[in-house]
Amino acid sequence: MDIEPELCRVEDALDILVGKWKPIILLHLLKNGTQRFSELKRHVPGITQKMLTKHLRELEEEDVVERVVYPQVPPKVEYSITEYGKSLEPILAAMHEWGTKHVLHKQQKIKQQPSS
Amino acid sequence: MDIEPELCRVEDALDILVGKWKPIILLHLLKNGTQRFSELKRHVPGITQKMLTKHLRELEEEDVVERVVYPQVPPKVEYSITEYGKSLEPILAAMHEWGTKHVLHKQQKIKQQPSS
DNA sequence: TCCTACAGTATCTTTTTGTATACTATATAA
DNA sequence: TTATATAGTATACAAAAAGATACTGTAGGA
Repeated sequence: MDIEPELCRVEDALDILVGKWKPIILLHLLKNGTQRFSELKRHVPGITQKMLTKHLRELEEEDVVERVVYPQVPPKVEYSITEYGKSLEPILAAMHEWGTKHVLHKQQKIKQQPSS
Repeated sequence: MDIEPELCRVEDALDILVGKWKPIILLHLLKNGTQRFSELKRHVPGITQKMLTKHLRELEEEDVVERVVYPQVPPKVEYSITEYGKSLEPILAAMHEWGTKHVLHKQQKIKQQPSS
């Protein structure tokens, strides 16, 4: 690797990705395209409206997600990944791939230490 | 991309990488190899002993970092990346690369909105 | 007339994360 | 004798993140 720890920009990516619900929100938008607020809420079980709003606002602030409001009643708001946001895909893919192996690693660890 | 959000393992990677000082600790160990506690402390400016200890313990718990204690006085404890830990490199590299571009993106954004 | 869907806010509490500071033991050096 | 380096621990505190719950306005349907 060729990252000078002093010039490390890993944090910049983490700043955007970190948040209990952000990865799954991004994955949904990447996979399913444009989604309404309520669709996201349904697809992310357990999330509260407050958290969904907060994380979407933060992702929007970073130009990773776009928010389009339709002046209707009842309201309609659509969220989608921006072109810039799509550049996060390789990171998410790398993390997912690693995570998949990590599950196996943890299972092996438990087998090796059955008495705890 | 081919990640089913329902089977998403991105969080597994984030769990390990998230923490104010974890990426820089990992980068130091990856780049400089085995390091003593005090060396790490010197190379990570601003970190307190408690945080360094805590993060190292968590990384050790995940088998990403190895801790070797020499029975000496004054104490000597060495930390190094495990083989398993090295598998995190592509993720860190992807994030660093993205972060480097992100800096430029932010600069362009500021240029476009000079009045705020 | 009351209820529901929609996309949120507002307020409060809990949990997690990080900071600050003082303290430990002991071999060695000045 | 006193100070220093080492690798921590203990305690208190502050800040950030997340959760729980109640509330808003309004068109359309039963």
